[in-house]
Amino acid sequence: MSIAPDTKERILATARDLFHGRSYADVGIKEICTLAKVQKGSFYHFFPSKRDLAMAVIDSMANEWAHGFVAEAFDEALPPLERLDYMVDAVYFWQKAAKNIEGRMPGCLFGNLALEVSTRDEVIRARLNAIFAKASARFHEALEEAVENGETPPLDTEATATAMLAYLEGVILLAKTRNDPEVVRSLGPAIKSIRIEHKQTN
Amino acid sequence: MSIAPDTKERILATARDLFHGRSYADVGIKEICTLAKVQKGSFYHFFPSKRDLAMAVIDSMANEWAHGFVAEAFDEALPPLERLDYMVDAVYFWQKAAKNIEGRMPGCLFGNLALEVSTRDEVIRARLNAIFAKASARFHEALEEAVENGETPPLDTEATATAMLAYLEGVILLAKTRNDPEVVRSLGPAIKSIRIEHKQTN
DNA sequence: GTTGAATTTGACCGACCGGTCATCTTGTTT
DNA sequence: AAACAAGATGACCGGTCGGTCAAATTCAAC
Repeated sequence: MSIAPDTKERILATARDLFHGRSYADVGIKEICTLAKVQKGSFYHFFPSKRDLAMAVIDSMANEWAHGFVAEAFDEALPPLERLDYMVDAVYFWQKAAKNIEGRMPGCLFGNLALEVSTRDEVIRARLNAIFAKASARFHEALEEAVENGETPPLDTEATATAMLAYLEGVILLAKTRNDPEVVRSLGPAIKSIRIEHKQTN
Repeated sequence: MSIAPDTKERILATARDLFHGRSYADVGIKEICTLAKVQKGSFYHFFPSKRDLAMAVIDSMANEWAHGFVAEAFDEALPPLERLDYMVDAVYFWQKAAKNIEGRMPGCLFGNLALEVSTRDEVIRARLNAIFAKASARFHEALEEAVENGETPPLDTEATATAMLAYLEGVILLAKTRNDPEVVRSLGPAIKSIRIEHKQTN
């Protein structure tokens, strides 16, 4: 990470920052190349198209997420419900740091892309959907454990997990619209209050 | 609505549909003009810029909302907590209808625009923020009433109202990413489970 | 019927978009 | 050192973008 990493990595990292900080459509290949100090032809040597770049960026971010603070937050050593707070905290500090640097809250790359391009690109939409499904699965695990431990009365853990993810994305959306990370801190913890009861099976 | 409404109205309605169905950046002035059967010069006679058009579209949609199903949902004749269900239902049917026509779930225009352009345009961001604030206020009224009526134990109505709005936006985001309005129906009703307690004042 | 404003027309602009390509340099293998 | 592939270069492409404008047309008021 010190001096001149792989060209491909440099493109990827630059694109990730720009897409996250602005939007997919707003960032051109030329700008990415300039920032990443790469020639345009070189860019197309590594990525067939802008769209493929977007996919790579998504995967890259999903990986960093999964092995980064998501792994920390959903550490099995933590009590299940504390993991939710940890996750909220992580989002808060991340967004706050980003705002301090860029001046604006970037929000969630996946949420941003989902709303921007999922009506135009089925493949990207599907990929983002898969990432959300994985995220939801982490919540699900935590909830299952919480129910087992008796930390929480029984509930529809799967539906509730998805609802919690939705809530988190919604909170980030609102915080970004206010350009104020504090929204995450004040609203985030209420994620634990969300409950969807089991469907009646009688 | 029968034959050839005002040129300005035609532009507005077309732009609203296109922006909502796709995205701001994805829709060009040319396309709007073609669909609205208006010449480009005429367009710029009514709107100084694409950005001003966006503002007008936002206001137009906000108005239609406020006087449409939002007014219905938050009708004072309804029991406060039922208004939340009404709102969720309205979103569900609207999104479902839109998907049946266009094939894709458009989501919430305000949420879409917020994530797409709020990092780039302060004025639009502020306007969207104001609209969210107004929406939150409707939730707030309902919650206040619910507490008064004893339908709900006391809670921080203002924070909870905002949290509920966030949840609704989040649910719509997830539903759009899945391209499945049913998500709104299955997750939506849990909006009533969200609670933020009063801050300790002792 | 004349005047002046509102509206419409469509050609036109420079900038920028994503993407291509022939050519050159560099690194690896034998 | 020969040979070949991988990577880098930067000029170039057609198309589209948001936006402009002078001229033509329509409309309303007097």
